[in-house]
Amino acid sequence: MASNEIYWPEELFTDLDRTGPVPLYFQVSSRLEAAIHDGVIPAGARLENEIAIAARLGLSRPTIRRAIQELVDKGLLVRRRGIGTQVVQGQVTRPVELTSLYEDLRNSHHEPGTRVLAHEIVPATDPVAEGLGVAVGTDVVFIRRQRSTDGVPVAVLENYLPIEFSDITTEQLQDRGLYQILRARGVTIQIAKQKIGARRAQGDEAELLDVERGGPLLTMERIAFDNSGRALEYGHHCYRPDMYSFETTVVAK
Amino acid sequence: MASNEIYWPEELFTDLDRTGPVPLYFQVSSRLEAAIHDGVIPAGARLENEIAIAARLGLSRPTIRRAIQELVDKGLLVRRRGIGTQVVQGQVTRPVELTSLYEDLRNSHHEPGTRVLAHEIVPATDPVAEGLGVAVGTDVVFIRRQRSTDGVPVAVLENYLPIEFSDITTEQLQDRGLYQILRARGVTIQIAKQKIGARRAQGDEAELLDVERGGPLLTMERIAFDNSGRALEYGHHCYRPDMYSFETTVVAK
DNA sequence: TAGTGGTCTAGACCACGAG
DNA sequence: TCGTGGTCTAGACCACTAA
Repeated sequence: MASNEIYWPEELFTDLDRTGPVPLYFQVSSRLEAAIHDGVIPAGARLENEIAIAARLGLSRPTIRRAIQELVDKGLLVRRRGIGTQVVQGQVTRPVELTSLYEDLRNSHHEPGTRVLAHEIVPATDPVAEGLGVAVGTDVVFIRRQRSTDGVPVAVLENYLPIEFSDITTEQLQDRGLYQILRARGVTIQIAKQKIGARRAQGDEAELLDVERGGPLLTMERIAFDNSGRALEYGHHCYRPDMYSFETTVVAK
Repeated sequence: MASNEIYWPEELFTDLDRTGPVPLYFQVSSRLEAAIHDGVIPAGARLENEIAIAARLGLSRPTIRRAIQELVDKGLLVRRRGIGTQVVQGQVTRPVELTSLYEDLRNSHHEPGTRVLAHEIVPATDPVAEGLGVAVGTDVVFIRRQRSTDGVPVAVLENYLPIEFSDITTEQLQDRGLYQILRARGVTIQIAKQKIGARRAQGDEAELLDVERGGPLLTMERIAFDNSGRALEYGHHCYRPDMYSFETTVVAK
């Protein structure tokens, strides 16, 4: 079968940059990923063995292994001892990444819109205090936004931030995603813990999302931490289930 | 601050087994993980640097790095260049893994129950055929189960399998999780693509899950592949949102 | 300046799967 | 039996961070 042949588009790897800041394993894995996405390497195709690839590219085997491992973790390749490495069959979906809804929408070529519904300083209630790791009653920044794509409302986003972010302006929130604003301040989000569930639309949510009163909503609760482990954001989001869903690729260990 | 001290409970690593089949990096990472879970190494604590750990344990630095990386990927540790490695602050949640609902419930010390609602051979409809990668109309195995925990209904599970699994018996389905049955047949699931959403309860779902008619349900669609990339299972599941939610830990790249 | 993690090399031996 | 990926070693140099 043609799809079981060994594929290795060596021309993709002729100009690796050993001097720049981009790691070699990343250069290899990203080009390999692009080749798989574009069908240059078809689904089911076998790759050469790791030692041969390393020799061809003039790299060491650990470097090649790391490049391949990146794509295994993404669910694009499968390795089997004694057999070799194969491109996974079946369509490829983008895995869930640590991005904001705003960026998700932009990346899928839709025009995101934001309406700021609330932007104020409030005392932390019980769940908020626990999420952010502050005392109950501590002042925190509360933001409530309505997010739409191509003019259709998609989500109601409620976020709580530590008081040090009180200088974020409503105008910034109107124009950009929250994570984008935080990154511009030099804040990097490293880890997020998310909980995805469902419930009925409550209060003004039905109106804001243009769904029936009491209709089903997809919900996500999230706590985001910076690289020192401090909680930076506690969020509770509601999504219109006909406009949004979460996709993940899970790889067995 | 005490939580910024360097912690290294060396006694945990005195009896590493270099002869058995368990990789050294796994022995190190699993003991480290247990120590963090048990609070032996508190949240916010710093670890020694990689070279020193390697010297202490008589292992090479790449082996230690791999052990640490495992826990970074799980969201338990954070590494910063020029700084060191720290235990993440905040509570720890179990990340989503490639397990069946049955195993999830068992692991959380509840008694899962299964009622087989349907178990028959049917022709593949359009979405099923696409999911399993077979022609429309091909015979496939259809299973519909009601899953409960401690006597309370939690989910309605609809699964489609290739016809080669037609010899699975209803009794097996009653007693065990589907993935458990597949593993016992030597079938290993390597990758799954999941889509999580929400919708209203339809048909008999409200009755089966003991929720209001038209009430919100959490849904998951899943296609599971074996290590050769062949689709083994297409499933569509509905969960009672007050009984079940999906938790994930997302780590920035 | 000193210390940390990030990357990379060039080997080695082993376990698994197929023929 | 042979080829494959899985693991492990003992070094090396670099980039980033803090003092």
